[in-house]
Amino acid sequence: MLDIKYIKEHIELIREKLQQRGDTTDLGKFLEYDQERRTILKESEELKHQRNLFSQQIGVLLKKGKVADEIDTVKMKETSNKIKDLDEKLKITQINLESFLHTIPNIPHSSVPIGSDEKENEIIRHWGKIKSFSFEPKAHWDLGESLGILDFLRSSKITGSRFSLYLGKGALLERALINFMLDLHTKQHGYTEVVPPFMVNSTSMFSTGQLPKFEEDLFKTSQEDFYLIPTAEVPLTNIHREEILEEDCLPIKYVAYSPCFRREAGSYGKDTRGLIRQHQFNKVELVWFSRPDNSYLNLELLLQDAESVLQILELPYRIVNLCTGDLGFSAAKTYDIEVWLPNQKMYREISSCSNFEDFQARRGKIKYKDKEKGKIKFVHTLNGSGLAIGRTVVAILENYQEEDGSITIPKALQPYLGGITKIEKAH
RNA sequence: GGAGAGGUGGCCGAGUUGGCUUAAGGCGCUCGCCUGCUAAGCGAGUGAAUGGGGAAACUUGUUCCGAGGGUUCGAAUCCCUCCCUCUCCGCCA
Repeated sequence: MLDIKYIKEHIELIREKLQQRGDTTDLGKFLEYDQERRTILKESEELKHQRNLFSQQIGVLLKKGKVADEIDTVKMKETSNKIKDLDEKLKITQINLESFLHTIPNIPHSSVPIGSDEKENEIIRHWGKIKSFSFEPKAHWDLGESLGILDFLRSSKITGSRFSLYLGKGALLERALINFMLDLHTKQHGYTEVVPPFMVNSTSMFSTGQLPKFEEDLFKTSQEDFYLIPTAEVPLTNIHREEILEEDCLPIKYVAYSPCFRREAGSYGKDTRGLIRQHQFNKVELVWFSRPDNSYLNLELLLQDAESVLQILELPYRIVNLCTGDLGFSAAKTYDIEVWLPNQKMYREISSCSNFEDFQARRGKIKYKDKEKGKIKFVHTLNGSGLAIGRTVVAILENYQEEDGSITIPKALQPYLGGITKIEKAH
């Protein structure tokens, strides 16, 4: 959510930035509502001032022993009714204004390339050497099924399409990756580990920006106002909702494993096979609460933390700076980490690291006390996947496959799989 | 699910016969003084949101005591609905 004052003072800049995003919000309407709101507010406040003065006088008169019917209350009754009418009007205008505000996306940072879709994203750098195979590398779903560690037929029987069933060493690999990443981020990168609720209320979803605009992407329980989280970003960012943090505590860095639930509405026919696009998948998520002045430096640090996972696993990847048209609703800047998949012969997103500036903080009222000026300001929130577990499994299966269909376990991961070095077909 | 208690500023906490509460007091924090360090002590300051005026320091108004309604000239205080926390009971991994 943007600051009303900032919008008013930078109306042309906002228009331009929204256009770069491909957003078609009519800001003229917004200014009208704001003008209307201030007019009504002023009128109502003046009447309230009168009412306050008058009722104070009544208090004094009664103390002096005057009787109630010596006091003219008819006029004040009228004033009270007027106030009531005005406040009702004000409420409607306020709702109109807010629903505007709630659906305006964040403003892209100046370092974000201008473009309309992912084709215009900026490739920042590459890491690692792409392995050349002496045979045609297989897709992870073929590898997984023939090794007996993935079973998509049975998962769709149990639930439906876009769900998965890991078995044996596959399940172990998934669990090993979760533990490996949690250990890395807590022990090497200074994150505090969290096990959050996997369902949240609508207020939490509003803070991070999933609601009100993207309800159709979420799973919701039918009996309560609870939503299944699409990412641990939601509960982690909401840990400090409606709080005022001490500046000395910043930055706060949380890491959590969670399953993620996404309806994937509008992605019919995309990535229908395999683990790439699931209604439920596991992820280790990193969330930062930062001072505003160094949040972009912290974004680089967050990105490094996420990257290091792939470096240790020795999986080649590249870093992409998303262009204005490809940016998510709440983000001011996003780096995607894309891992190399030899079967598809392309890079696929495995992590997304963003700075939301004060967009989420304003929605969730997450503030801190500035030591120097003693002022209360909004924090900046950042988050990134560190990493998506399912897609990491995909990358390992495809990059570490041998000609006989077996999978070599990356060295750093072997202790987490009880020392085994290979996944082979069980006989 | 049943019964009871409660929800007040960054934190603790007083205030429920409706009216100098303009939310006491304490802790914490900031600044200053004192003490050759530290601790203690003394003094002053210190809630949030939002509207107006001002270049700014600042000034002035309104709202906020879990949320939303109601009664009243006037509500932290009375009434209704809902949410949350705690204790006990029930059910349960």
